[in-house]
Amino acid sequence: MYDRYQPKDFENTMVALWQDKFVVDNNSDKPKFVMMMPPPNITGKLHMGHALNNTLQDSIARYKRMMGFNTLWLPGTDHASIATELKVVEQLKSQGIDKQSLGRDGFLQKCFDWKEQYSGNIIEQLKRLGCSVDWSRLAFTMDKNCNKAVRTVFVDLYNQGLIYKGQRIINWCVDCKTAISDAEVEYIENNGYIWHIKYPIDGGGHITIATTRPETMLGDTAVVVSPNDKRYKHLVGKYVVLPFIGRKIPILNDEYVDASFGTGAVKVTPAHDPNDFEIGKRLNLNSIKILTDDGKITGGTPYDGLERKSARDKIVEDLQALGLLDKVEEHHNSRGHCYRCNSVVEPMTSEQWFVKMQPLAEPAIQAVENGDTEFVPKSYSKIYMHWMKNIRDWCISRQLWWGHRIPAYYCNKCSNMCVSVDIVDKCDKCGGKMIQDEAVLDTWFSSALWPFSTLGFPDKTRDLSTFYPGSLLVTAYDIIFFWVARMMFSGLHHMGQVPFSKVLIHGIVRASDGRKMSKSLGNGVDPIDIIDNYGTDSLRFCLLSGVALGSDIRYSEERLQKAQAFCNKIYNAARFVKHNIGEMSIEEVCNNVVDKTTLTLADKWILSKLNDCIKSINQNFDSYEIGRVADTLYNFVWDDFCDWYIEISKVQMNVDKARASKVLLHVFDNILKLLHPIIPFITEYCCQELFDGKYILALQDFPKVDIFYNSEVDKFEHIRQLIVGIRAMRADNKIAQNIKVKMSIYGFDDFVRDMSQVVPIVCKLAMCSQVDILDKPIQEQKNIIKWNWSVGTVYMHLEMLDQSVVIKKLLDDKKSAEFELNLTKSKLNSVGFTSKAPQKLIKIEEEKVEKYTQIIQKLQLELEGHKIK
RNA sequence: GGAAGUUUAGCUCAGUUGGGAGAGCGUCUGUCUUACAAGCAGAGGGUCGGGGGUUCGAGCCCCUCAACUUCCACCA
Repeated sequence: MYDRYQPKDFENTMVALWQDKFVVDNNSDKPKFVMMMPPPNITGKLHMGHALNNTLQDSIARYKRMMGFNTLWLPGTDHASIATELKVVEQLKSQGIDKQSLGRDGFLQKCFDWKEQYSGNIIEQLKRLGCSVDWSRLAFTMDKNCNKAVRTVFVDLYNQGLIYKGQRIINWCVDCKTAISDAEVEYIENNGYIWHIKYPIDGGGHITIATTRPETMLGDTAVVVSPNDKRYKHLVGKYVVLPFIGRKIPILNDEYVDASFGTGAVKVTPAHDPNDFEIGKRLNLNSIKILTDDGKITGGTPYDGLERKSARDKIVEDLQALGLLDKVEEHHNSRGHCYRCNSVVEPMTSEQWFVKMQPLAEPAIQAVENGDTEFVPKSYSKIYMHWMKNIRDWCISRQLWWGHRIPAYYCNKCSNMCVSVDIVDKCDKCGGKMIQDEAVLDTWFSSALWPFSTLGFPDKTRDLSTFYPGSLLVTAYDIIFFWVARMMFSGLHHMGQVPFSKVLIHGIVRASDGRKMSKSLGNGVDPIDIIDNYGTDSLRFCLLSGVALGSDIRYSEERLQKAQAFCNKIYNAARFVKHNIGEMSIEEVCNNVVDKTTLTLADKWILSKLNDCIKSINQNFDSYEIGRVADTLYNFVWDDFCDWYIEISKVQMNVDKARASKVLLHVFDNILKLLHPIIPFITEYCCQELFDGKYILALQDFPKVDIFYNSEVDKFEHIRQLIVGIRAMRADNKIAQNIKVKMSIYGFDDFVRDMSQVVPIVCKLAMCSQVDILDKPIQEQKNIIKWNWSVGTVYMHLEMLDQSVVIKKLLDDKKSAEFELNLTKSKLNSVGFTSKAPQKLIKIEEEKVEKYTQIIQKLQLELEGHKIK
């Protein structure tokens, strides 16, 4: 092993070592544990969110595997229809190529080329993160089988009346030139304006309406007012003549209108506003589309061909010129933006495909209500429920090329339309040529099938029957709607069972300033850069130790350094262990058996501590509190093992090296296993080094709780107290670390008389030249400092001693003991406490009174002794 | 408009059934004690956002106020 911890030296070797080790058998009789990896988009590279998500999953997968579960963690990537198409178009653009000029097939070929490259990158990055997945089952949302699953599901839902095609108002992105679903719209607050426009009334006068989108007036087909609004009662039934286009539209009543807002009169544009669309349906209004798919005005108006923003400016200008602009007010509102390209989304009517959600949502709500699927932490089930209960039909068609093409076919001669899993060429009615629907499906349509399409669905495969339903889904809270909800109803509907029994929700990784990492802010941190600089284990430990259920974590360089220091600590502990087992043969090392009859006090203490640690880790892994797993290990390894046990073992090596090194190896071996799920690389590397490549740590059993040596733990805690006490005495008296002191101890009972075994340990850890065990207390005061240990009196012998320092210390000690005594007494004097507090607590308080009274007496005696001299 | 979360040491955060507040970093002191100076030993530092309540006892439970954050809905 090298002198320093340099992860680059071995991390890639470990990746190669693990390569094919996590392929899972679908014929095993072990209990199963199944997780589907949320497939990263093939749009680029992994970000910190992926790093957190996959590190969490990996630690759980490794733990479950070591706990004896037949663990399938299935990896994959997502074709990310709209996002990838945008990227490819952009790439082509930079090469001077237009998407249309390539034609559909040519463009798709470019997309598949892109997929090859980026999917490969992502897989490499997942490997570097240490993901212990089954690479033999690697999936892609657009591979053959997933496509077959998509077609099957689409046809089934269509035949069940749960998919329909219809003219509805949808969100249209004029830049992506496609419909998008409600979930894909992000509302962003902005300071805009509200224009008050006078609409001339046929027959004289005018009515003023208020709007934030004046250009939509070209598509108005009515003006509505509240039926309770007296101001406009006389106008209802009359007609307004739309400026510029001269269309006559009625003034009508509708309950929707809030008389107190704006002018109380609302222009109605059914083709370009969801509320107006509803009003239009109620009042049987015409719907006039005034925008083209790329956001230009159309419909035979004077503004045809103008882009929407310039059309608005021109219309406002023209209204002003005509004296029809009453006023303009600043107005705070929010507008929908495309979550992919960020341009303002236009609501417009369009013929699209929809999934009827109500019937599908019902079982998905029940499944969470009755606990078939459980959210961790529970609070996230509320968000899920709220969305599911207020769900609207899902617009699933996208006017893109990259994606699953909708399996609907239209005859080019007659009006025949059919939906089919297999390609349909010929019209069965007129024999004409059938042409497939041009649109593709929303990415999430195929993602929704991920828990079973990856296992062979719709075919009844062995994998599907073995591994469905899954055990756990790990994902960030930001895709509960997009993905978790849709997997839930899809799994229930198509497989009859929930896709996973638990959903572990985690937060997002924020930048060091607490803001979201984003491209526009340029505050993103690339996990691969961190791996290059610090190593994967440091990144993993940093992320996991910061995880609290469901909450965000903040990236900080400091914490990364803390994680790196921890890895370094482990690395050096391994070097120490390796050095000390140098005389053992490799057979002895691999078959290391600890003789329990020869264990020392310290051995029994560390083994008991190890037990505590195992217990705590099991509990915290089972409740997915991975942050606590990391913290527990950090404290156990650094404090108990490194700072105490390794130092002690140096002394024990002098007594019986063969024996001491065996116990040391045993404990460290267990530590490596406990740490492995969290930081797999360094632990696997240490295992390879120590056991000469005989084992693969990732495939070993997780440590089990063994014998607790309770009384030895108590005894050792006294020794620890003693060492800490002596160190404090030294510090109080400003004795430098490199100066050894002479100590003697008078004990109250056999414990101290029997402690000769640990004297060398105390000498080493408390830097003493000698420690004498006395059979009676020392009365002499000169050049001696006393300390009241729980089981005796400890004396430190000094060459010279400043009496004033000693007296000050005694006074300070007395003062603090008196403070404690008073506090305790006042507690016991309270009737409420003694009558209502549990007996156990009262006893503790009573013992305290006794303890502090004694201490004060002793200190008083000593003080008097000093003052006499 | 509706909902959720956060507020604890200078900084970043733990604190699991209510029983005398913790870690890491930073600061100060001492130390290169041969696994580790990316270390070791010690010290200092907090009226747990404000107010009220329940309780013998509240960082933890209830009410209220404030600040910040997020999600959902969205009025032309």
